[in-house]
Amino acid sequence: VPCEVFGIPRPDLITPAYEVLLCRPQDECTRTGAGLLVDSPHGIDVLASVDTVIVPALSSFDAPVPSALVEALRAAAGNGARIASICSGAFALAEAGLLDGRSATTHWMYAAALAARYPSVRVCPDVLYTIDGRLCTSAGTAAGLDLCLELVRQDHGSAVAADLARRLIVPPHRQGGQAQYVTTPVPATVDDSLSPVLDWARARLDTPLSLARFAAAARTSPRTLTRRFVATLGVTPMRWLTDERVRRAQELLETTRLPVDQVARACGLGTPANFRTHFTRIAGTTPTAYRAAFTRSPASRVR
DNA sequence: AGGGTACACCGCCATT
DNA sequence: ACAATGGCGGTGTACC
Repeated sequence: VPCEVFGIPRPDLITPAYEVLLCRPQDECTRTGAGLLVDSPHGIDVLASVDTVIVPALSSFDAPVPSALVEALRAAAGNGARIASICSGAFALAEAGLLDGRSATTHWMYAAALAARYPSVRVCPDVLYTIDGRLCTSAGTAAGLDLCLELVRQDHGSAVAADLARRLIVPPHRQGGQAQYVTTPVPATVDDSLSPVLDWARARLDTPLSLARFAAAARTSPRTLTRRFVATLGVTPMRWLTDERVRRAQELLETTRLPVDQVARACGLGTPANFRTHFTRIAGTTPTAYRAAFTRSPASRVR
């Protein structure tokens, strides 16, 4: 997953390209469970000189984590690197003590084991991914893709991340807090009846939308619509809507010079005060600080 | 900063 | 028996 997101040059989308270094803790080549041979010139010591470390799923979540990996992760963290994990890779981060006192997640099948083995880690078993400072963890494979796209968004902004998501043929964006475990079997109903309503809402974010309007557009009752949202997306309708609105606001702040109150109106968040509270809650910074960060930093070469 | 109001959310239940 | 739906009311809270 990280190789697909970061390892393929896309000069029309992301410049400069990410420089990806594949490495492994052992000296000999590694063969994945599916038979791919990982043969890289880089040893684990490269972790000391990179900006971002991504630990994929381990071959077995209950096997001891190689001590070389643990030490390399600690060194990378000491350098201030951004460190992410996918699936059972969270066990390596936890073993290195990097997750102590932090929020983290892993595949739901391993969540109980992670919490039991590392009691000081705040395990969130039912989210797609977590970001706690420079430490990021994600659930299974598809959630790892969501996390990688989020990292691209941090580096290059929402518009670029959205383009990349289109390129990779994944839904626009899934928030980290979304439910990892939905009650319906995933593959059969992945293209469910909800997506037209989502498109309908996204097309008129700047208008006052209520649960009643949502239901009318979906031709059901408010009660049933709420249930469908929670069952398939893991969030309530209005919660989804504000997430979507803040995301739109981020795009506008990145790509336009509109004053903040006009951005607030254009994304449907009403008064600037209201806009500010939602934006800071979800984005982590104030609107003007967010805009400044993206216009100033030219997203320098990232390893 | 605070108070009032409208409404989102959700449990419960009857109906289809 | 089972699943999905939609109406109702209580509660909490988001918004102005």
